[in-house]
Amino acid sequence: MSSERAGHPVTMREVAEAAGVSIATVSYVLNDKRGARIGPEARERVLAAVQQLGYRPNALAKTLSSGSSNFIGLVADAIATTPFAGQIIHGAQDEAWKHGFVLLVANTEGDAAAEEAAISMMLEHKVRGILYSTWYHRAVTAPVALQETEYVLVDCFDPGMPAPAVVPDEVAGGYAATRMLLDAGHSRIAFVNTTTPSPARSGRLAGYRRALGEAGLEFDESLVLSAQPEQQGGYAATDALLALRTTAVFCHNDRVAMGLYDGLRERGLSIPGDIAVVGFDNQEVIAAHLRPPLSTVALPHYELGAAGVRVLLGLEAAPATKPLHISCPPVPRESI
Amino acid sequence: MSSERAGHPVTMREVAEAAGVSIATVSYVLNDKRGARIGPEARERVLAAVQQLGYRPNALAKTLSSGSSNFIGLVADAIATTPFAGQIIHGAQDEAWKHGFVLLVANTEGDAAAEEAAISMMLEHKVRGILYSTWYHRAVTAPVALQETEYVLVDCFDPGMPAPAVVPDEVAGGYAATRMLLDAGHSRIAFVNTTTPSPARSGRLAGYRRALGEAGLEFDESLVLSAQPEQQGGYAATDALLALRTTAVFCHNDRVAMGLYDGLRERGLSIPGDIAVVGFDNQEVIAAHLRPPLSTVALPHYELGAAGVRVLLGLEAAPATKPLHISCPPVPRESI
DNA sequence: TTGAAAGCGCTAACAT
DNA sequence: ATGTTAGCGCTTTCAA
Repeated sequence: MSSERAGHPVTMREVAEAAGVSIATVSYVLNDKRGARIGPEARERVLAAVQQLGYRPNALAKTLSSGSSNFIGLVADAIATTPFAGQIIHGAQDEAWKHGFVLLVANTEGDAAAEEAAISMMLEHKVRGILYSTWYHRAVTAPVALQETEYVLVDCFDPGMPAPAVVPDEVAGGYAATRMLLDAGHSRIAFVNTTTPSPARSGRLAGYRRALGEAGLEFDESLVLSAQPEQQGGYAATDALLALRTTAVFCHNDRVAMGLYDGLRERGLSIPGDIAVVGFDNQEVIAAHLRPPLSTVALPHYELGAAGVRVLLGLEAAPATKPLHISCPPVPRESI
Repeated sequence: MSSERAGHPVTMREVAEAAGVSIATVSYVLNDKRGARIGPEARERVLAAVQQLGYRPNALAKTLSSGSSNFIGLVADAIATTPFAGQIIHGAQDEAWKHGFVLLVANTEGDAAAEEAAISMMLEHKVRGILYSTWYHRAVTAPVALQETEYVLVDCFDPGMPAPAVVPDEVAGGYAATRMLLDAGHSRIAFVNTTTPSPARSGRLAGYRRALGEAGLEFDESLVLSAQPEQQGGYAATDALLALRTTAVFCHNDRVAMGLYDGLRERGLSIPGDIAVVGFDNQEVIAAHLRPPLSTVALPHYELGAAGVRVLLGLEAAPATKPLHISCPPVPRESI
């Protein structure tokens, strides 16, 4: 096992020489090529030489020669801004790996020029396809350069383009959240939605309404509040919420719930005793560690990344006209 | 601009033909090769053809031919477990990109076999080097396969190997945290450290002691508590802390501080009125949004990733025998 | 069962 | 100033 840390790496030709066979033979045994039966002795000599020399095939040469690379590109608009983004990289990486692919990652901070550059770079590396992802579910207009290869939108969709996309099922998520409250016996449920227009805002609301409807409850618009989608927003919404005299509240996300926890506590109210609360996102650091731990609905970022890869590789079909919806599973904890 | 979404991509040869020059000429103008002066007309024809045909150089062929790739591998033990990991990917990616390199990412969940596989794959792609990173500062023993290329340890170090490493400066961080409290006039400061032995545990303690010492305060061992490094730990430590009758407390991390906030609040105490608290990590979702916002010290994950790349590329020297320490800047907010 | 040889798309001498 | 050509390490016909 030398593998030549110093000189150039061991090549196939050297292995061939060492094994006393032709380089074609080496290629055959290494790739288990059927069609070409190799004598057991030759095969063994090759394997021995490979071992001996610490040979590493050159994936780049292989790609060049065979014509198909094993790269999958992932361009993200913000792998840092949120803890979530990491999960989609993770899911994509795992799934890609599982199928023999390698992830090329690029961060763009949403900058158009950076996006162009990232996509170019990926195209130049002859990626098998590109995952274009955003850190929160939204509409985007896919960079034109994407057209030069296969691609799928992850956690976003392009209204003007029938491109494969994978997004969380906000409606089902909102439904699940409301359902948890309903199942616990609540019938007067407030919804602190976000002020920001988005698929999350409308989808979760739709789910909330549907759950209410199914339960035979009438939708009461006055029970829907708006708040900045952060702790501060939840905190600020406390009084308005209490004025509604509901026994439960569904918060647009975990951060809002966290703020609300503070507001409620300050007023001496207890959760879930005085009011039950459920969040959305399942942001680990928060949800699992609030007092009491927050019941919520998970945003399936890992699955989004994984499904994106599957769709890209044609392993899973995405509906032709609309995005593939990934479900948001409820995560019951102690706030209900 | 055809770029042949269907047929094979446009090659350099085609550009050459279209421009009526040799392929070498194309290569020259595309790479701005000095040494070979190209006539302005020829250059222009080439550029036009490139534009026309939508030519994309094949980075793989380029690498194969030129002998040096522009890949940098990043193997992480857990890009998902913590919000932090994303930051080191981000920092590494930005810095790599800045120098014309591309990040190959692999997640291993700490599994040795997966690590081997990931490193192999990177070696086979002829990466320029590998960043081996962990999601929390700790000692590791670097996989042997790393020896086959250049590498730097990020957020970890190998006690048995003089390998370049980049880690956060825990001592200076502990010092900075304590210093914030001291500067605010406190002289009796508790430290809720973690129960888990680690560079963070000993380093932050050392920093705490040093700050105290410099301030002419005597180190009082009884002021150092131990808690599980999470919300629950901080919450559970409340009574023990109060028994110490200190006016300030330095928590091992933000999560502990978050738990402590709950404990304190339950007992009707106010922050910073009754007791000032500072955390560590600067975990955004928590620190910035607690009530009051938590003063803390930042764990420089982005910088760790970026510095790792710089060291790998030889742009920044790491001390020969010990890890390069990246500073942990204080982030004052309202809890003091 | 194996080897020879022609590329894959590009770079870099070396010619001209 | 520009063209020829020999590789880079590997895959893959086509022969033997």
